[in-house]
Amino acid sequence: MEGRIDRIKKQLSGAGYKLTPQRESTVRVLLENEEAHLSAEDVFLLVRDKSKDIGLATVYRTLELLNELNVVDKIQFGDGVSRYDLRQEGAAHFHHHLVCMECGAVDEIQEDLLGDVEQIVESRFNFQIKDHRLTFHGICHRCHSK
Amino acid sequence: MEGRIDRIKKQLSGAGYKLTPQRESTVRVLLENEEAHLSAEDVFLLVRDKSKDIGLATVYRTLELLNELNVVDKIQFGDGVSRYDLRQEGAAHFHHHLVCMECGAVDEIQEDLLGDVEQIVESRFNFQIKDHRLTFHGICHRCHSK
DNA sequence: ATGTGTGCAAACCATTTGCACCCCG
DNA sequence: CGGGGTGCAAATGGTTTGCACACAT
Repeated sequence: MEGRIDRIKKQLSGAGYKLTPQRESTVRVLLENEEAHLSAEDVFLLVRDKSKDIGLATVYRTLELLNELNVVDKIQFGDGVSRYDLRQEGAAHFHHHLVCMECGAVDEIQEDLLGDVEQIVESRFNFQIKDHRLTFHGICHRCHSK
Repeated sequence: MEGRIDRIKKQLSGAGYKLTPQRESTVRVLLENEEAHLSAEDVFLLVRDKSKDIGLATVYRTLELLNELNVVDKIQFGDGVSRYDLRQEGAAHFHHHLVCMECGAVDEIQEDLLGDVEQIVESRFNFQIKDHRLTFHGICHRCHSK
């Protein structure tokens, strides 16, 4: 975990930014809550809980910055809030999501299932793919077995 | 086109709603601008242009209603506005999008490329898929050839 | 009459921004 | 000192809502 912080610190300084205490707290909360799909406010409250002083605006600015550096991915599931996911170490592509229409749970799929599909899209539409977003909506295994 | 309006009218009345003049104008604008990925405000202005009286709130309410009836799909590309796409006749699934990071254009892919992937997801994760969203971000063929 | 639908304006709420202040080099 | 970074509060902007009125059954 410290290693990941270090790497992020390098990415920041490489781009001319510092890892301030607020930024570090924000990153730590993201690390401690991977796969949680936190909103900016979620992050804000979690940092607050550890009795660290931080402003909501700073959280937004930090998340925005991390998004630009491709440290986090900003996603929207359609509920009006943006959520932020730490990008996996060395992941070439964004992972996928399974959103349950019943209980609202969001599960992740780390494997890249789109290799073949991307081949088709690149050649057939002459579109150079940089990234993708894939979300399935349906009934999760928990609700399904009820 | 009249046929599609008729069908939508039936869907509305089946659910206990009427095809009012405002709702019809809204649907016509969507039909005349398929693949345009209009925002609520876009629809509002286009209906206005035809000198039809309509309020922005009505447009929102209509689009919301059509979304619930699965007549339109509500999508967000991350620019802060919701866009509304008429669902294809008889399409079991939502079509895919190619968003150009250079010029911002949004192209559509009607073919369903996810058959195999869905098989995998359903069996491996025991997730019952109802719908999906797939968007590729990259450089479109127009910008690519510049 | 009963209820659905509409327009307007106000309210809402996530996000952004202006600005004064702070800290570090 | 100078510039990035922060906090607060105010502004922004898309979307929703309250309410009075209109229209059809």
